[in-house]
Amino acid sequence: MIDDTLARTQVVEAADQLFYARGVQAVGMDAVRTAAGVSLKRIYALFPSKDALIAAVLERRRAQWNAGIAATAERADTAREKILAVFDFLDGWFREPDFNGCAFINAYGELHDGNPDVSRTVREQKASFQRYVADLVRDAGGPETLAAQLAILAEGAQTTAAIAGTPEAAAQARAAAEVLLGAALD
Amino acid sequence: MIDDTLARTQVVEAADQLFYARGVQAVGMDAVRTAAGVSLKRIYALFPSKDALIAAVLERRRAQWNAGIAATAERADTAREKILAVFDFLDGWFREPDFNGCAFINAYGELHDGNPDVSRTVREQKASFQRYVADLVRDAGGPETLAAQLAILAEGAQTTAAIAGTPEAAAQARAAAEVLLGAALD
DNA sequence: CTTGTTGGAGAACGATCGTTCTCCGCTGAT
DNA sequence: ATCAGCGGAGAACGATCGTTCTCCAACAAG
Repeated sequence: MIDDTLARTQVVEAADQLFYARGVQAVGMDAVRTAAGVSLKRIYALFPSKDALIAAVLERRRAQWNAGIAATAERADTAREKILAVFDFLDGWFREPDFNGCAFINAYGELHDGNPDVSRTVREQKASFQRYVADLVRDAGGPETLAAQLAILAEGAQTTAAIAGTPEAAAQARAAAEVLLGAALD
Repeated sequence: MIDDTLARTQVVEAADQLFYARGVQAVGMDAVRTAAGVSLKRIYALFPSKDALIAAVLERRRAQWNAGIAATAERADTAREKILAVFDFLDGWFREPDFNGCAFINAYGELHDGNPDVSRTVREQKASFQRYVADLVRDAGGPETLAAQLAILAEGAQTTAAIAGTPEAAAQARAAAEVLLGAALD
């Protein structure tokens, strides 16, 4: 048998792809098993329930988002450039062929009522991003109010790009962010 | 028996409330029947399938959104004020106790894969709003690029308010819109 | 080789889904 | 009073869900 850690990774990756493409409720555990190549018995030994698997998938998305943001920020020097780099990161993401909006927003809309863990996780993820932006705004010498405005732009770009099916919202939001930064930092 | 039109309205209203609160897939037709007080037989005489009922619910949401935006715009004089009035409309909406994000975004995230009609309807609704904003921007004498930026702000405010569970994103987005308008219209 | 243990494939279970069907009581014409 | 036809309540149907169970091949220890 394959290693527990490897099996976990395969299951979470397969579930992530399926959940993201089709929605969580539309994907049965049988489809996860087929895609992951791991037996149902093994899946239920690794995750006590589908809800636990959903939580693991969201945790994986969280780590990926944080890593992507951090990698993009590394290539920028100033706090102001790091803020704008967020929108460059979004631009690259929107151009991926299977881009389908923010997985957290999708999961929240679908599951918030019956799954409090999902609501809490999504809320925490968004709050964490807002803290990240707020720290950069503080470093750049901008006012407190600017951070929330930039986060709203990033959020709106994600849903706009997902529904329109085109990536241009990233550049539009970036241009708006430049105006807001220019006005706040004179 | 009650009037066909009345029965239709009751079914669509009940389905809208349930779908919006719990998600579409989590609501069975039995729950719709109980909430609407209309027999299953009758529901299926009025709507050939659940998908048709979903389409009717989204159409109702579209009409409500357009009416709400139009009513708020009526109380504003200039094009610039009509643009900002959109965010006042959002503010009032976010404060409603059962506010739960944009029903179109929620439906898209949940159903886009298996229901092309939903995707098309949601895309058309968002495109229609962008045209509305673009018309106002043109009337105000602003550049083409401004409309998309304002629409992204409105979009982001909706998901941010939904996930945070607080209405302040409306005021934050409005403040950002004022900056963008100020910079564009000098 | 025999035995005991493990994990994989997938059948089975009870619940619930969307949809259809059966039954029955009501109404209105004769 | 009788009968035809309509609509309501909800049982029934086949499919599918999340989850558990059965069965058997493969392998390690003696």
